[in-house]
Amino acid sequence: MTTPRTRQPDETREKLLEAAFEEIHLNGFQSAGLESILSTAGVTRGALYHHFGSKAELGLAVLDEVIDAFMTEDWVEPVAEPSGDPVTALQETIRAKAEKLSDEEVALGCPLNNLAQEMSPLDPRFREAMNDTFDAWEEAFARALERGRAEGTVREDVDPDVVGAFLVSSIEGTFGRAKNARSRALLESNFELLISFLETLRAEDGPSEEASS
Amino acid sequence: MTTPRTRQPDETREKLLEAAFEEIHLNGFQSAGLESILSTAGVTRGALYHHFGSKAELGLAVLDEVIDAFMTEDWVEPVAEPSGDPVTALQETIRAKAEKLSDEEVALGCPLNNLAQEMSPLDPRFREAMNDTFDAWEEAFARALERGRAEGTVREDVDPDVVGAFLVSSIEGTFGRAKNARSRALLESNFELLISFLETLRAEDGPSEEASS
Amino acid sequence: MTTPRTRQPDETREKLLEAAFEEIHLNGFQSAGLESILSTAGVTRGALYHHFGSKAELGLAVLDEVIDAFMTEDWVEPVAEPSGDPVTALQETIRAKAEKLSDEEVALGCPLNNLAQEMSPLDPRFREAMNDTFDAWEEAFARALERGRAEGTVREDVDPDVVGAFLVSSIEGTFGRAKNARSRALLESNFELLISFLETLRAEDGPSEEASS
Amino acid sequence: MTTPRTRQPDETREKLLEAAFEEIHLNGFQSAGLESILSTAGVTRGALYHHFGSKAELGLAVLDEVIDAFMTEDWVEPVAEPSGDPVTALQETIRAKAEKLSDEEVALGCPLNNLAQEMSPLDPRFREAMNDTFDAWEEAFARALERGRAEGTVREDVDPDVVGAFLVSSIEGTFGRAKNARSRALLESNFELLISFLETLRAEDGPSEEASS
DNA sequence: ACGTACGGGACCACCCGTTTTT
DNA sequence: AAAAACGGGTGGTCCCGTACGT
Repeated sequence: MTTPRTRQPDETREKLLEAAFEEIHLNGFQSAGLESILSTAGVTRGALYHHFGSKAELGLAVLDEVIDAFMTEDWVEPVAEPSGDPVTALQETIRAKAEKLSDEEVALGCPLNNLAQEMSPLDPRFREAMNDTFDAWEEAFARALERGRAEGTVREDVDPDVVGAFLVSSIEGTFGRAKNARSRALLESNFELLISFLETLRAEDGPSEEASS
Repeated sequence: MTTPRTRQPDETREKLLEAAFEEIHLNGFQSAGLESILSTAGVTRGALYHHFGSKAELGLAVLDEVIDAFMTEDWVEPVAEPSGDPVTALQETIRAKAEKLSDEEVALGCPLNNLAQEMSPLDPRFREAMNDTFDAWEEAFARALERGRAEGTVREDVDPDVVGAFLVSSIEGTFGRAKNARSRALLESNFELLISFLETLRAEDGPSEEASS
Repeated sequence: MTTPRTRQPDETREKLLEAAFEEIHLNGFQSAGLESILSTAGVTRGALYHHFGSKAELGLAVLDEVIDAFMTEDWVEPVAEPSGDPVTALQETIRAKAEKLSDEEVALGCPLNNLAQEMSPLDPRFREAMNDTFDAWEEAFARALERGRAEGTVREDVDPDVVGAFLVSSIEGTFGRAKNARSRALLESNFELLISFLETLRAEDGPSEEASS
Repeated sequence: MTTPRTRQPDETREKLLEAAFEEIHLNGFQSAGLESILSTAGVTRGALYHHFGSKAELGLAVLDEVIDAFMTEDWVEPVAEPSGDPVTALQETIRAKAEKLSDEEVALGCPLNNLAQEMSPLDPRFREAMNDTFDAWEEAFARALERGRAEGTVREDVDPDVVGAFLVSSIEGTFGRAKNARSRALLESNFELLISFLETLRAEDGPSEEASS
């Protein structure tokens, strides 16, 4: 919990992680060839196996150190910061993500979701690592909604955990579908519907909001 | 008539499709080994390459002839039949699917979704075939909602196409998430939320049904 | 020796022989695929194996019935007919062949030579069949030169058998080299040199026959 | 220094080239099996694919590094050295080659010629590499004859390039025919005729030699 | 006579890991 | 720490031949 051991400013290691992330994002983990990763990173096999014990460990490191960081940045931090009411924060987080995406990223899908679909049944270590990331995401959404309830901006009959999990599933489902359809329009349409769904969660007589806090 | 053990072209083909479907469902398309499919089906390489020109063609045939049929059976036909109001039909279709699933199937995920995540970026033929299946599914949901609007059981401000697409994405997202979490509870929780979301789509002055509830 | 059994006006068989000849000429015997021959001929495996016992037998039939006929037509018959003096006949036969060749045929080489180089060490049946064809060719040239000697148009110190064999080797060597160089010019240059070499074989005081022509 | 049994990259490569050369000489390139090459060389697939990217690259390396060296040694260098007159040098080179050949080599033919007939139409890289070797050979013969003309031992009406190309074609044609006939006698007979043909190229008032014959 | 289904071996390419070497 | 040599299994494809069926 203290001093995460990911703080090695090892340049070779970093290049490998980035190259591996790209290759995996493009082709999936199994299709990702070490040779391709190596040439992208500009290093040789020896370097790779010096830093990582196997292809799987490299993949897990990508998960822990690259993908997890992206998810935290895009989905967890924006709703953890206490600026404005949580529902609005959630809505803006979703919109911000949609705007941030390039067309290529729409076609490629969410790295976490891709890896989850591919590797969940094949390797429990991947499954658990990804599950942790998903849990953190759902938790962040749930805590935001909970805060909203405490503050009176979210209806009392909303179960934060249930809705948090639902939102995450819907968002990832949307990424997956948009990727298959190669359609940014579909992604935005779904996100807008999700945003209007969030709107229905607001407390009707939303009072003071921050008055008591 | 009873001992036609030799030369059963259709049967051989069928066995290959089923064995391939299972292998692909378990391991994904790329990890699926022909050897494994062959031994499951009880046929030889020669037979396989007589019926299918390549592994990819076999996969596409599985998509067109097995998976598509499943999706049609589970999601399209139940909402196409004109028994009861469409919203209820959608709700029941979702619940029926949840109940039908074995624990193993929850852990394995939706075959279509799995294949879509894996193969969309890798092979356009897969992508297009799967997109067609998704479109048919969305279309079925959209037409059901449209019917509801025409019949006055669905609110006028509901866009059938938008909601249809959203439902499909959310359902598939749920399958994916439940698979990763190996949690039937999560799947059911999400589906229930989806069902209550569908409830909000009903017209307020709809004919009877909701009047007393 | 009597009534060659090749007189079956079997259309399917004929189509197979032609298709096989083409495929073999283009790709060599081993690279020639039955599937390709079959599709060119427009027949199926069943037909092929009805007429020929194996791929090798098909190849041997091509040798006996197609290639041998070509060689006879191009090289044996022209010098067997008793019109004009033999040296001139040889020279004209060589020139006629050069003029007859398309650029494609230059690049493809002599079917017999190609097959001989490829199959001689691999299959004795091929080797013997081809050797017979070569022998017939050399024999035809040798007999022509012998006739010349008898008629006094060819020098007495010329050994017909030795020169006949040499001519055949040089011609086939030229075909091979021209094929590798993809150069008709090389083929013609070599042939012209061969023709002037033949000129040196004429008896100096050649009596009668060619004096007036 | 004496026990470097492990990691001898150059030696491994060399062993592969030699084993490949033998296999190809025996069976042709296409029939050559990697398995056989591997076992002959005593190395593994991994080693092969480390040194060569494909079977074709291995074949091209055999061409460039083994066969080309043989041809240079047997045909180019002997006529490039300025000892004696060129015609005699050519004659002796041909005779030396004939004497050097084992019966097995006669039956196997010239590696270059074999490969040329087989691979010319199938792979342009092979064709070009072999054409270069042939060109160098012809060039060596042509330059020798040219030198003879300059020195007055070769007739002025001899075109060195034309004759050089002809000699090469005839020699290779002879190898091919002798291989098919499995006849060293045929090879020697043809070579002798070639040698007497070379005799006719000498200048009449050349320095001594032919004066008395 | 011909067509289709099928048997099963063999081949090349590739891939991930390990070990030696620098 | 990194590079290069090497191990060796496995994968999809293809191919020739057979046999059943018409």
